[in-house]
Amino acid sequence: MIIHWFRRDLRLHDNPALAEALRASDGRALPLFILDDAILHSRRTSAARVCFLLESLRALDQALRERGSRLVVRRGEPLATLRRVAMECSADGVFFNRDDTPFARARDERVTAGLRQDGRAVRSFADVTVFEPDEILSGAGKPYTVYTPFRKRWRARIAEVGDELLRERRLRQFAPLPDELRDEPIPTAEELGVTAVQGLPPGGEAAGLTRLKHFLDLGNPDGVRGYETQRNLMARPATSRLSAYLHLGCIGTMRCLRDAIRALDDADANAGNGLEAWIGELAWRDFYHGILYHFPHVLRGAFKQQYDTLAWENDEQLFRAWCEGRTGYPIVDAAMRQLAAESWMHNRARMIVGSFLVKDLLIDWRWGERFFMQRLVDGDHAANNGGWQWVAGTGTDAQPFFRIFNPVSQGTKFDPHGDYVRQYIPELAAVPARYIHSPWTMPAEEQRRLGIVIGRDYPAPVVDHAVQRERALALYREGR
DNA sequence: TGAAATGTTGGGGCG
DNA sequence: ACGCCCCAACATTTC
Repeated sequence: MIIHWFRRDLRLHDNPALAEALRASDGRALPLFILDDAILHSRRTSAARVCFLLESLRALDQALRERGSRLVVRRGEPLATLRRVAMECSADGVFFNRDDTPFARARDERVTAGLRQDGRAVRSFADVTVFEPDEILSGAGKPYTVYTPFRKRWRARIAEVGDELLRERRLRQFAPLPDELRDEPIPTAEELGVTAVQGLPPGGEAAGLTRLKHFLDLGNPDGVRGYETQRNLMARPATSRLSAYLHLGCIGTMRCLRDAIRALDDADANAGNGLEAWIGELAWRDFYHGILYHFPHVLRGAFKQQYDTLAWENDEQLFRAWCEGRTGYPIVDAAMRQLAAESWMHNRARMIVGSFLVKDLLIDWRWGERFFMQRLVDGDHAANNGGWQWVAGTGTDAQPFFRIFNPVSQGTKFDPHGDYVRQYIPELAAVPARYIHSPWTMPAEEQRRLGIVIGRDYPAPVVDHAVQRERALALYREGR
């Protein structure tokens, strides 16, 4: 018997460690998931991710039952739990897919050492990213710290490795589990002390694959065909919406890449550009995972450490206004309310609210980073940290600090009719497009006529962008 | 995966 | 017909 320890690979297909566990044990693999309180109740966990996880576990269990097995779920400290389960089923070994985040690496080293002491075999496999952090290095043998050259090397390597990399693994049959193994139901969110969250995407592998197929369908106008030109339009459903599935491995990264590369064969110019743009997003994912692996200090502070001394103002009241979507800047508030309603935010909107928090409210980017982790259904330490350092200008490949988004012009550019704003801020529904991103410029008479008086029905701007822009520039100049 | 300030150019109105 | 000015449109520089 070999235990397959599921972590962020909650799927049966294209699962390297699971496939190998089944092969090596002739089907006698025990699928195990451990609910670890250190993760469930960390300050960087969201109730949304826990709920999505639980639904994905139920889906995984269902899929396993259809194959004559089931998912064993235990709650506890990982090493102690693995030891107990290994004892119960006399396991020869434990297989799992690697997770390169610092917390997971420390845990896995501890677990591996402990299990090997007990005489169990432990094997781990590459899975979360297309390439592991040490596979893509510059000519000097160092990790890339700028995205564009990284992507070039990464993309070229896909072409080099080609078919071998993209080969699909076939799933073998499962043998039934031993009867004496305890069969406990998967707990509910309430049982874990977590508030149930509404409005999440459906969890699990089947739901993820459906979404992937729909996105990569070249006949779908909202899919990858229009991705390059439309993905920044926040009111349009033009993004893949696969992040939550990718984060927990409900679908495999390699599966996404493989399907996208195959679709290139049938793609015309538009579709091809969309596919390459999306493949580039998978490269971003690998890039930020690599950064976190090679430079774990980014979780504590700036990648460029000279930016650790910036004198943030950290006004708690302004932070609360940002969190609750009442800054008076419609595009910012709409985005924050989307986050509250869906535990998800459009990528362009993440950049806008990030820039606003850091450069208009002069608040430490780590406050925003943590808040995102506490709300997002797809919150990923590597990608979230990379994104925040990017907007704050403190990171790798960062925009220079003086690139400051103007929330009004970003709104005009990427939500030209104001549909996104109106969807999430219903009190602005009647505001005409020309004022929708700067409602405070509406003449008082117009405000009265429409029944939307700024300061009464919708907040006046909490700060003046033009003023704060200058203050941010000064803050960065002095901080360096 | 910026925005704002500043510089340049060229068409058209006008005396 | 010409010079002058205005200003939109575009380009470049600066933060």
